[in-house]
This record gives sequence, structure tokens and C-alpha cells, in this order.
Amino acid sequence: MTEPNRPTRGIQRGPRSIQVIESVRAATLAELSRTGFAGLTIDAVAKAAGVSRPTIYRRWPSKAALLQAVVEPLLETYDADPDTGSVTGDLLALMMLIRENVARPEGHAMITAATTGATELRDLVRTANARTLAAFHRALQNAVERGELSPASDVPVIAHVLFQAVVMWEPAHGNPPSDPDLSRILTAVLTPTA
Amino acid sequence: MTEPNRPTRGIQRGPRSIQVIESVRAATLAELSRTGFAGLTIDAVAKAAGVSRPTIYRRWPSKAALLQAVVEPLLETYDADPDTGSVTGDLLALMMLIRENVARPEGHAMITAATTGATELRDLVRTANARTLAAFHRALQNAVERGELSPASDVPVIAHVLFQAVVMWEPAHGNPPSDPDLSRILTAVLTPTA
Amino acid sequence: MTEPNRPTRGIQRGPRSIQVIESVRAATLAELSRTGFAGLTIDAVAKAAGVSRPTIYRRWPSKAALLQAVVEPLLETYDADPDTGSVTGDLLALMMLIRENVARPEGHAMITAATTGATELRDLVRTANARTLAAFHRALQNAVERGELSPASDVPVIAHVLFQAVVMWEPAHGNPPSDPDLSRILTAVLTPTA
Amino acid sequence: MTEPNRPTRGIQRGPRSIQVIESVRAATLAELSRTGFAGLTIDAVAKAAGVSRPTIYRRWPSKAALLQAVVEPLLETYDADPDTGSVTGDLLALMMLIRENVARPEGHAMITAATTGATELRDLVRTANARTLAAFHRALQNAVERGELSPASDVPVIAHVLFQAVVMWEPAHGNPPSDPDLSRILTAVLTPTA
DNA sequence: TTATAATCGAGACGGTACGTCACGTCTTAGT
DNA sequence: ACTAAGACGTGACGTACCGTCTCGATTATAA
Repeated sequence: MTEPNRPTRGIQRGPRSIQVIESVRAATLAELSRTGFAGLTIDAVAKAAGVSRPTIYRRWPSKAALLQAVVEPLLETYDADPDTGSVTGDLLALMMLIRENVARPEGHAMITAATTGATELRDLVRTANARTLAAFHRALQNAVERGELSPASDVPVIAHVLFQAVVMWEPAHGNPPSDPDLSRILTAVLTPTA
Repeated sequence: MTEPNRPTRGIQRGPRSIQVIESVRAATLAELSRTGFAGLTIDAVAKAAGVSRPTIYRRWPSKAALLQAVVEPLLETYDADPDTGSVTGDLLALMMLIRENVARPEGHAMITAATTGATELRDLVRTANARTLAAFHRALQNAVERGELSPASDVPVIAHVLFQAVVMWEPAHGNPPSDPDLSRILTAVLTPTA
Repeated sequence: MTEPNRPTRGIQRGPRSIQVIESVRAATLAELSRTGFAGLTIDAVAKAAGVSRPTIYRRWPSKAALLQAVVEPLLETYDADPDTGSVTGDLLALMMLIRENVARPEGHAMITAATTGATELRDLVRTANARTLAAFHRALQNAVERGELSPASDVPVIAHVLFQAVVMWEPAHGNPPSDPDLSRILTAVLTPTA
Repeated sequence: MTEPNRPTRGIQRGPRSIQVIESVRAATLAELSRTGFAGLTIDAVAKAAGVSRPTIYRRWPSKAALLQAVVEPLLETYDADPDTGSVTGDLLALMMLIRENVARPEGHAMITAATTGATELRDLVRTANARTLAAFHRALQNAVERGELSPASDVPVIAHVLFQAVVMWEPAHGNPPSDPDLSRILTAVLTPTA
């Protein structure tokens, strides 16, 4: 006996299924920007997607799965390195990328998810964090190898500091960081203060 | 003329009321550590406090109010400046204080609240942020005046960067920052990297 | 120790108490006409009377008591017999009196109370019914003795029939009985139909 | 074009739904006989029916709807005319029918509802009244046409008087009318008294 | 005149029920 | 067969009154 109650035992691949997947994705984004992650309800997504609630549950068994589906394209933006020629250029480019992503509803949702500590979100958060930090790591590592940064530089910590400073700017200040704000962060971290 | 015949006014101060307030506070803390802010239900707090739900709503009309009541003592810890004699000492002391507070359930709840973007929490988050940052501001400002830091130092940004780096360490890494971790953050920000 | 918890052990007679009693009565009437007996809340009466809820409970321990206090004057109107000289005159007068009383909020409340079957209202309803029917009894008995009605007349049943026909006219028809309506009732009951 | 792609519309008719409807009906009757209409709580009905509260609200959005569902079978008993051959026979049969219906909890509830004047009950009360009176109208009208009653008889008023006399007997007397009581009412109304 | 007892208001309490919302699952019906 | 519509149990929401109690303050009666 093999899970007799499982509603969908094989996954459909027909055009109808594709259509469902796309409209749910779009509806999820719309709802995220309307109410935020905490206020996201499957009911609303289903209605906005013109789809029934059970249909959503069949493919995305949790809100985490729904979020993951929608956040994936954002994470992919961190896989291509900027390569502007200078550390500051590379890092600034990454910081601007983060700013843009955080401004999108699914990006904001990720940050919310990061702090709620819900178990089902743990893996997603870990992955997303690692993937973003990796871009910083690579940029910093390159700079060290090019001699732009001291070999003693604490790459992981600098990456963490820059990343969180940008991500949390808007929650703390009420508006996203301007270009000068990003430069100030970079300067504060990279230049001698003592 | 202010209603001269009004027999009493203001809130109750009898021992019973005090008892209610205290047990709700305790129960809120217990629930926060059990389920986190997102999973906090008034029902559970009421039951844990041995109090009826309407009683809670009478005094704390929203979850935000409940959180505020429980977070206040934490915020007060930032009002006393460390004064260890050196910038690094002062800042490290503040960072350790933050680490301790974030480790407490109500501190963690505040961070969650900061990113959910719920309207009713906005004021609370603003206040808490400002109060914490102010402590960093004072420490940095003192250092500038003592000549420990360059007068060109970007005090607000440095404060922001240090604060968020400590606060977000645990969500990003899965465990709180150790003493060396805090030192590394401080070093990364305050010492020349270029 | 003599009932230490009884709130009111003796009765005050000062002008303040009188004032309280009167304003509660008035407020009860106002609320009855606003919401009817079923929707009557002590809260609303207290607020309308400018009095605290416990104050009401001190004097009128139940809604029934409140209703009784307010209905008493109505019942007294049935104690004086009309004595117009003819059965039809007397009966019509009584029926008009009932119509008037039923139109008042407290009269309407009594009828509501009669059918709810609440235990606490039982006595009040019994008394009110008896007192009203007694007036019909006396009028009919007089008529029998004067020879206006056959000695075989079933006085109690006729009284009941006339009383209920008037009382229930408005609930059944949506508007109170006009003078001709009352005459038609009287005619239908007193004149041969067969 | 009426939404051609709509797979289903209208309510469910499966055995489970039927089962739910039936047990709620039964539970409503049980609760009505336990506490009367005024004391009827949805909570209690739900519990007695082994059904959740939202389920009840889904199908019966108000207490009035619940009452209507349960009272309908009673009203249908008035649609079949007695036809005993004589006015007195027909009317007595109707009066006995009313007595039986009033004795049932849902019948009693209807009478309570008739006098509370709640807006949501207004329509239900009107309908029920009309349907019961119609049976009397038909019986009386037949009698007039057969010559048993004078053509001058005030059919609507006689119907009203008889109906209310039976219905209100129990609230006024504390026990239902016996067979002789019904005869006395009929005699008092149909025979000359003057 | 002053105690002392009665009463008052305001406010709060534990309860019970309300009517609603969203959840995640299961049933029924249509295509 | 798969799906959509619909219904279901569950659990929480925030609110309304209930009837009671405590607390000071205010009156009224009696010493």
C-alpha cells in the first residue's frame, strides 16, 4: 500500500499545469507586495491566481515552498560576479544589487523569514544567506589576491558586516539606502578610523 | 474646572491588578521563548498567565503593546553608558549587551518585529532602534572628542553597521557571536583594510 | 456575622437614592423602546442612566426586577373599572387601554416576556396576566348580573379571547388595531355567527 | 455567456453534507426544548450536533435561519385542510393541530419569536402567521359558502381571534388547552352571547 | 457633631458566547 | 484522471455583556 490518500501521485507536465504554476507565482508576488510575508494567506493567493486552495497545497505544501519558488530568481542574480576592476566597484555593485532585491516584495519577504525563526523556513534562509555572502566572499578574495586588500583581512566578517548593513538599512531607517549611503557604509568599513 | 465630583479616576493599583500585570508579563516571555513572536497567541498567553482573554485585551490592546511591555526593561539597559576608558572597550561592552539582549526571547521578538513591517509595530521598532543606536552614538562621539577616533569618522553609519552586524549574527549563522566574533567585527570596522 | 457580603443591608432614602432610582427607570424605558426586551443590556441602561453597573445590580438583581419596576404603573391602570354603562362600552374601553399599554415599550416588553418562558419572569407574567384579566372578568360579571349577557356565558374564556386578540394584534398584523378593528373583535366574539 | 468554464456551481449534495444538515436540525430541536429560543446558543447547537461553529454559520447565517429550517415542517401541516364536514369539526381540528404544534419546541420558539420584534425574524413570523391563518380562512369561507355561517361573518377577525386564543392559552394559563378548553373557545366565539 | 453605616463611581476580573478568518484536509461534482 | 468548488474540523481572533468584586470617595442616619 503506497500512500493511498496522496492526492497527486505523479506530476503533470501539460500546458495546463504550467499555466497554474505561473499564475500562482505571479499571484504570490502580488500578495507579498500587498500584505507582506506575515500577512500572506493561501486563500488570497488562490483567489488572485484563479486557482483553488487544494491545488496550491498539492504543489507547494507550505508557505516556505511558495516563498522559495518565488525567491529563486532573486538568488540567481548573485551567481554572476560584477567584475568592475576594483574592490570598491565590485562591492558597491553587490550592495546595489542587494538594495534592489530587498526592495522587491519577495526579497523583503526573505528578510522577514530570516528573523522569524520558523523551522520550515530555516533551510531556505540558510541557503539564501550563503548564496549572497558567497558573492561578497569572491569579490573580497579576488581583491586580496590582487593585493588591493591586506592578506590579513577578515573576509567572512567583512562580508557579513557589509551584507547586513545594507539589508537592514531600510527596516532601521524607514527608507532604502541611497547611493551615497552605500558609499558611506563601504568607506566606514574599509578605511582606517583609528 | 475638572469634574470636581469625580470620585476616582485613573487606573487601578490594587495588589490584584499588579498580580495580573506581572503574570501576564511572565507568561508573555514564556510564550515568546516557546513559539517566537510570529507564533504568539493571546489565547496561549492568557492561559499561561491564568487570566482571561478579555483581561489581556483590556490592558494591552494589541500584540505590539504586549511586546512593548515586555521589551521595555531591555531598552533601559542601553541608557547607562559603559565608560571603560577606551573606544574598543565601550563598543565591545555595548555589543556584548546587545548579544545578551538578543538572546532573550523578548529581544529576539523585537528583531522579528523590526522586519515584518507591520504598521502597529512601526513605532515600537523605531523607538527601540533609536535607543540602542544612541548608546553607540554616545560612545563614538566621546571617542572622537577624546581624539581616539578621527573627527572625520561617520558616526551614524559606524553605529548602524556595528549594531546590525551583532544583531543579525545569530539569524545568519545559527548561533550567537562568541567574544572573538565580536572582536573580529569591531576590528573589521575600525581598522584599515586597504 | 450576618451576611457580610450583602452589598445593601439597609435601604437609603436620601435624595441621592431617589435620583438614582428615577434615572434608572427612565433609562430602562428608553432602552426598551430602542432595543426591545430581548436586546436590553444592563450595560446600556447603566450608561444611559449615568450610573454604574454595580449600582443597578444592588437594587434590581435581575432583568425581571428591572422590568417589574417599570411595568407596575401600567398594571395599575387596570385596577380602575371603566363603568360606561354597557358591556360593549366597558369592554371596548378595556381593549383600548390594552392597546395603549401594549404600544408603550414596557408593555411590549411584558408581552415578549410572557412567551419567553424564562423562569425568573414567570411570576411577573402570571401577576400581570391575572391583573389584566380580572378587569375583563369584572366587566363581564357585571354584565351578566345586569342581564346584558346570558348567565351561561363562559366569562373566563371570553375574557381570555378578547384579551389575547387585542394583545397579539400588532405582532400578527404589524400595526396596532384601529378603533374599528377593536369593534370587529368585540362583535365577532359577542354576536351570533351561526 | 455564463462562465462556461465553471466546473461546478451550487451546493453540495453528498451524503456527508446531508448528514451535517440533519444532525444540526436535530440538535437545534433538542436545544430549543432545553433552553427555549432566547437561550439558544450556536455553541450549544454545534456541540450537540457534533459539528463546528463555522459549519453552522456557513449554512445558517443567523438564528432566524436556523429556526426557519426547523419550523418549516410544522408550517406544512397547515396546508392540508381537515374537511370533517362541519365548521366546528374543521375549526376544532385546526385548533388541535395548533395545540400540538405549539407544544413542540420549535412551535414554542416561533411564538417567542413573534413577540420579540427582532428584525431578522420579522419575515419568518409574517410567513408563519399568514400560513396558519390561511387554513382558518379556508375553513370559515367554506362554511359561509355552505350556509353554515352567516355571510356577514367577519372571517379574518374570527380567524385571528381563534388562532391567538389557542396559541396564547399555554403562556397565559401555564398548561396547554384541554379538548374541552378548545370547545369552550369555539363556543364562546361562534355562539350568541348577548 | 461626629461617627458609622450605606451607597456610590470607576475600574477590573473570570466567564461565556459571539461572528469571523484562515488553516490544511477531504468530499463531491464536472469535464 | 485530474481538477475546481465547496465543505469540514480546528483554533485563534477581537468584542460584547454577564454578574461579581475591590477600591476610594461621598452621603445620610444615629449617637
